[in-house]
Amino acid sequence: MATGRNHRPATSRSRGIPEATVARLPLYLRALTALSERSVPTVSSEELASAAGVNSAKLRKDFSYLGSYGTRGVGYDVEYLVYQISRELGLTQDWPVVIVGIGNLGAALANYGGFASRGFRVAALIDADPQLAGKPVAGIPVQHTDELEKIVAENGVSIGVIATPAGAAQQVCDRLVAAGITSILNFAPTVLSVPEGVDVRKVDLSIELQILAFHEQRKAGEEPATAPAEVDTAPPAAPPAVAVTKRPPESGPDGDLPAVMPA
Amino acid sequence: MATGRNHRPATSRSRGIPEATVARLPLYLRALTALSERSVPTVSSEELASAAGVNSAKLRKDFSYLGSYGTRGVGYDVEYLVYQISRELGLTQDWPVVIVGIGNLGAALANYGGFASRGFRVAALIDADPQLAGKPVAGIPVQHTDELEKIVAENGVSIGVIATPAGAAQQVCDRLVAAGITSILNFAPTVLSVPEGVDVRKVDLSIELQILAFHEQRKAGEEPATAPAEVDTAPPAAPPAVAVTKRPPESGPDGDLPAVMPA
DNA sequence: CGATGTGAATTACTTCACAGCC
DNA sequence: GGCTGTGAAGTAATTCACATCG
Repeated sequence: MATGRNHRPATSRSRGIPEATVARLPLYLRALTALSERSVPTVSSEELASAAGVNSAKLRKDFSYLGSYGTRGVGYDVEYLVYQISRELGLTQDWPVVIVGIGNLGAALANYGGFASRGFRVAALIDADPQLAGKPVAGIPVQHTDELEKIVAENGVSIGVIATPAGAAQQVCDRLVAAGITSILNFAPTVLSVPEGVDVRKVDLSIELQILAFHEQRKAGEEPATAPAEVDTAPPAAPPAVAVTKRPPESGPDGDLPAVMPA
Repeated sequence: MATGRNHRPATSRSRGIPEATVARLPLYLRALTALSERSVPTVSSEELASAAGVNSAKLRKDFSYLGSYGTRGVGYDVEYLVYQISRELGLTQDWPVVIVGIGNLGAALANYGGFASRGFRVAALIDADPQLAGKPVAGIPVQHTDELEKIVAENGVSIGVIATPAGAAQQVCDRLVAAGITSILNFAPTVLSVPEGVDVRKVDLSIELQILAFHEQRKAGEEPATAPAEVDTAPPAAPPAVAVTKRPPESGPDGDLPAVMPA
């Protein structure tokens, strides 16, 4: 999972609920909603935990931070729990969202079904390309970046999604923040710097793959499983030696870095 | 960020490097590569940490798990560190990857620049829609799901990306695993169950937004900032009361759940 | 002197195990 | 009897602070 935070020192959980617990609430909510749709009235911590992919002790501990919503000897009332978690997550409100950067990814996000439900509403799509302006994506007309501030203000938007190329991300971020946005979901492969009080979460495909590669590499040593093709890589001439000696720009063992998003 | 794991009990770090550290290595690598491109020869823990968005103590501790690659009084040799981290992450190998589910999102992923670099190579695009078969996306012809096993075997693929609708994800996952894949990056909003030894990481847009909403809700109480539109939500009639009493299916405070991906 | 590398202290998170209540 | 709720124990991650060395 790729994520990022930005809070008061990390301690001082926003009202006693640990970050790790908050991150799991949406998981529980999804599992509960599925049960709700099947009209299942109650569920035990064991069952729900299994559906959410965690262990039951963790789930019970998580719920204990919200309050005592279960019934001993029985389990949890599905509908009631759905409501309590929704409320805790702030999903009983309407959250207008703007997506900036309507390339491949931005379009995918705009079309994402999970967006519409659960209180999130795509209030506007924004792109710097004048060619796109006016064209509808997922039924919503794309607007030009010039309108950004106006759009945010008029719709009372407080959550922004950045799906631009890496190069444009910080600039877009600054404008979003200046316009009043206080939560950002960033898909561009860059570290965004934001003022105190603004939350940033990051989703980074490349990072996730690299983490998988790390573990995959370990496995290779153990089992003679599907072995990836070896590739020649000149071990770089440099031990942590003389240091300040600037080596010629024939560049290290790697070629380029990505950094550019689909846009 | 949305992520997921699947390992030996969580303890037993794969050779001494903590999970949390592994998750940050790609961040360092990106920052270092940017420095490398600007031909910066050395960097201090302070500078690099700032570029990667972490604090310097954490960065030094992280690097200490890899070895002593710095020079006291000076800092780290950029090129050398790029190589060491790349090697540690397994990026000096070639990793063929298949993407299953070429909808909006799958296409965005196929076009993602960050894929091609850093050792990841899109070996194939796979979709269940016969209409798509043969059509090129990002220059790569889409192949039909029937070919899945053959493609994985012939290309020695060990990493699979699932970008299908939620309903198809588990089934696709099972086939990938049966075909020999041992690492999965899952974009579908479902909990995948996999056998021991298979790694799953999850990227879930909806979850990230919900976490943002949680924190956003907190802020609203403090500063009179951009307030989201209140929406009427009938507080559910049920206290954690009688429990087993199945309430009428007039459903809870929420309408539907998403669960369906762009496809 | 200046910046790394790292034990020790702190804080966060998870898991255990069982008392308490329906 | 069965399952929740939670202190206590255990484990992981972060931060501190300083000895160490180029």
